[in-house]
Amino acid sequence: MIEAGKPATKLKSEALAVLLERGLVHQSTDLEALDKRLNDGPITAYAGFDATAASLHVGHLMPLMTLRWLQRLGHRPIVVLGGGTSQVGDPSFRNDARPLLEERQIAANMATIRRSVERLVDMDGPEGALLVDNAEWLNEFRFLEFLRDYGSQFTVNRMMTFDSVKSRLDAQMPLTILEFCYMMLQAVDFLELAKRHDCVLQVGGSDQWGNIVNGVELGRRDGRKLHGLTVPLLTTANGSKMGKTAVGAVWLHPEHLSPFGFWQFWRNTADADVGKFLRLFTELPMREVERLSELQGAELNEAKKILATQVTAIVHGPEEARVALEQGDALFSGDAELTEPTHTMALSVLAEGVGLLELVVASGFAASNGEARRLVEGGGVRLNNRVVDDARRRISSGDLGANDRLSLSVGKRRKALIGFE
RNA sequence: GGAGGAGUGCCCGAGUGGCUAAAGGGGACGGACUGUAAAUCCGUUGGCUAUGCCUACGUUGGUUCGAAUCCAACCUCCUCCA
Repeated sequence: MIEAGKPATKLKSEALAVLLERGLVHQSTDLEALDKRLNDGPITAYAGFDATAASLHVGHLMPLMTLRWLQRLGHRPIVVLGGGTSQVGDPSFRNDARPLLEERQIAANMATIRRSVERLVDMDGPEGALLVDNAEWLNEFRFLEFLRDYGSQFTVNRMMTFDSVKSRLDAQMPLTILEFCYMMLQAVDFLELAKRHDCVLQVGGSDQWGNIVNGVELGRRDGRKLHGLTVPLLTTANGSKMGKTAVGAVWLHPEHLSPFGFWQFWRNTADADVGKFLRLFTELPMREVERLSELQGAELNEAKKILATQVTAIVHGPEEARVALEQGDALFSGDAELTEPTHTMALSVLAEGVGLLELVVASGFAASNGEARRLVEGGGVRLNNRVVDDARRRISSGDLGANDRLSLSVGKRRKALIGFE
């Protein structure tokens, strides 16, 4: 196993050296061979994303950043959308089955995911990255044909030894054939990409190790040398899994989390994580990363702003990042307000009045009315910069501030500007 | 195959018939302090069309005016014996 972030002097390839230095490498199926292959010339590498949720979140950023670096260094990325595999559901390290998704839902999720992916990896031009849907081939298989061609290449004995399913089996929880076959499907994906596009590397989260190894082995039986690379599981300095906030995951898609909310997430990074995050999620030169990481005390706040602005620029675009930075500066330096609405509601609802709690929930600051009520009663909710602690408070047109807008904040850091039209 | 122990909220864990939406701790969120950090202190921590209703103590059924608590069956985990 490789220790993340340690510059490896023995490596020949620039790509692997960069990935290691950035802390994006956890495990590799054959590091030396991969290094040689990367050094011999451009390769094609892929990462797959199932459409299990409506948007990707920060956890998906690491494999995407890996592809981005590879592309920048002359290699070609492929992003696989799991239109086929999402119909099955990856059982890896889960103790219960995922709810089966409707095809319509999968299609909708894929469209959203696709948009985020396109920002991170350059799809344009003949040299651009490829975006493919594994339903393209998985949907075409006939059952017996599949069993004969691929089922014969896998033994149940070996499949049962993978850690990803072991805990489920040990706990005597049901693991259906459907789920059990997931790793075969992902292995077939890899082989299919190798055949179609000469793809030789799969990148994934560390929980994907078993699935990736299966693909590499399937390739070997077909006479191909394939490689697997996993990124580390990201934890914060507090030891918790990163990317969860009060009201859910940190989504990459602007409809699920506004660019400003996204920027805020990164701005609120704990001191101890700043250096690590700058390495992993920005493309600043290492010298700059090191300089920023060494800042002390309140000066580190500048590094956090740079971190937030850089990541936001990559995920949402430079313009959105600039706006978020300005908003952040304005909001926290004095009594300035958000300038652009983060939410909009129909003006007509004000005629009857909207409940404050309803508004807090609609802004995404609380998951239920009850939670909103507690926030209000705890004195954490401000309306037009005044604390409101009456949970029954109703909002009508008389409460609107300048430009018919309403500023709402929860805690010190979460703010919304609601426009009415 | 036999004997015993266990399964509680996001997690750990107390609770052996009504005072239990369930002690305590962790985590999370809000407040104070600060640097939109950490540490510390205080508060909150199932849902709802809300002086009430619904859901929840492995599963299903039963006893009872009333069950996390008693009974039965089942499922799972642990220990000891064979």
